[in-house]
Amino acid sequence: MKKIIHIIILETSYIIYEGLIKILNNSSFTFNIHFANNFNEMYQLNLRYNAEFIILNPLLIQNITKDFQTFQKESGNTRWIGIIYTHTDQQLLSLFDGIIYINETPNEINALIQKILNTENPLHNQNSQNEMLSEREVEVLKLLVNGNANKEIAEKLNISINTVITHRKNISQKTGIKSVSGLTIYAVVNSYISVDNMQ
Amino acid sequence: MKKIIHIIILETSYIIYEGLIKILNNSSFTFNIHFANNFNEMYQLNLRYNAEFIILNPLLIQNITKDFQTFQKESGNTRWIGIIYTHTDQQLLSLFDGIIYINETPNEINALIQKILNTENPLHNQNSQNEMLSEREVEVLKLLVNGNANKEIAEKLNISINTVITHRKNISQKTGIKSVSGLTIYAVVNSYISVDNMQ
DNA sequence: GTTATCATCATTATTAGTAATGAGGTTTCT
DNA sequence: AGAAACCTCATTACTAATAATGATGATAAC
Repeated sequence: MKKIIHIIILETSYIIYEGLIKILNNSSFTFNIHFANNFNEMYQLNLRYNAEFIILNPLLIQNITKDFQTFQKESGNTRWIGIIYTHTDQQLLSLFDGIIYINETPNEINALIQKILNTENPLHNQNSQNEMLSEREVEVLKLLVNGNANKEIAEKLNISINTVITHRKNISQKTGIKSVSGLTIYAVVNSYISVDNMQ
Repeated sequence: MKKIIHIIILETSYIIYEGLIKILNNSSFTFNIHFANNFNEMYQLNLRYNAEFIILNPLLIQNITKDFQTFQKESGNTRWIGIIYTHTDQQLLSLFDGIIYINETPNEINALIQKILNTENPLHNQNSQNEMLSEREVEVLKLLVNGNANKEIAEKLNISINTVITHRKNISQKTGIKSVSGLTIYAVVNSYISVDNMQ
């Protein structure tokens, strides 16, 4: 007799929710799938079922990461799977035990679940990457990747252009990225700017 | 007796495909749903079924918009629905009769289909790609946003730096974007480059 | 109280990018 | 055959960015 694995899904997209259920039900595992409408429902459901897996969209907890981490600690043996369909901050993803990308095949998704089941539950990363860049450097970076020239940055920050150049030199040293395009990608990946806000 | 509506779906995400089927089959319409693995299969399927609707991810045709538009003209009475789950270029979306966003409810999706069925099939916008970049311009853009200087681009493409400058001038005119960072975002949004490949 | 990081600014020389304009040859569509 | 778009290259004058180096004061850490 197969062991029943409880899964809680918190996902606002009905299409993805139904697609996920279809894939999970076609797998070799026996799942009992519960649907949560929001973070609180997820909490209540997990109190009752002590789910092996909780699948949710990382974007739903991006503004409440502290609460989320507290919740993770309280529910020690639950594994967390993020499901993403747009670019998402790496730091956010690091809070999860595994990530399902929207384009993955059923086989890949099953392999992920199997892999997580076979590994020990690690403590989630506490040190969510110490900010490499200083406050001022981030300010300069933001203005830079928003299309400002050094001179404009200097004017907007009320500092000398020489200072801006020094900051940029330090940013490039710290990140190892010299080009503006590379720094733009860096800023996107680290959520200093949003792609969606720019066009 | 209900009329059977043929739908062809071209979507690389299994999750979304299954989710869509679930929603469509729960609607008040009677659909006959066909799955296409690629553009050519879609073409063959539509020759056979002359589908009322073709649902596909706009990203799949972003690099073959001309072929796509030719196909659209040939299959006059087919309606085109884009399904999107990440930010997508507006010009690309304008080629479709309707857009399904990943977060929409079954009711919203059904309403969209009903609405399209009730409206006359308009001729698709011919002049929607006037602002598209030429092949060479895309080559230049890609090299640029990968951190190459004009001089390096010239060397890699075996053309004069003056030509590179001309291309960049034209790119900026067409896109309305001057800064390298802005063009980087543009390239990301239009999938000329991938954020994930860069870090 | 020394060490380290940060934020600020400078000089000099070199290299890179921009603006404006013109122009010739090729391809594609009508 | 002609129009439109594309790809190519050039000149001139101007502005911006980079590299290398040094320096000062403020704050924070141990």
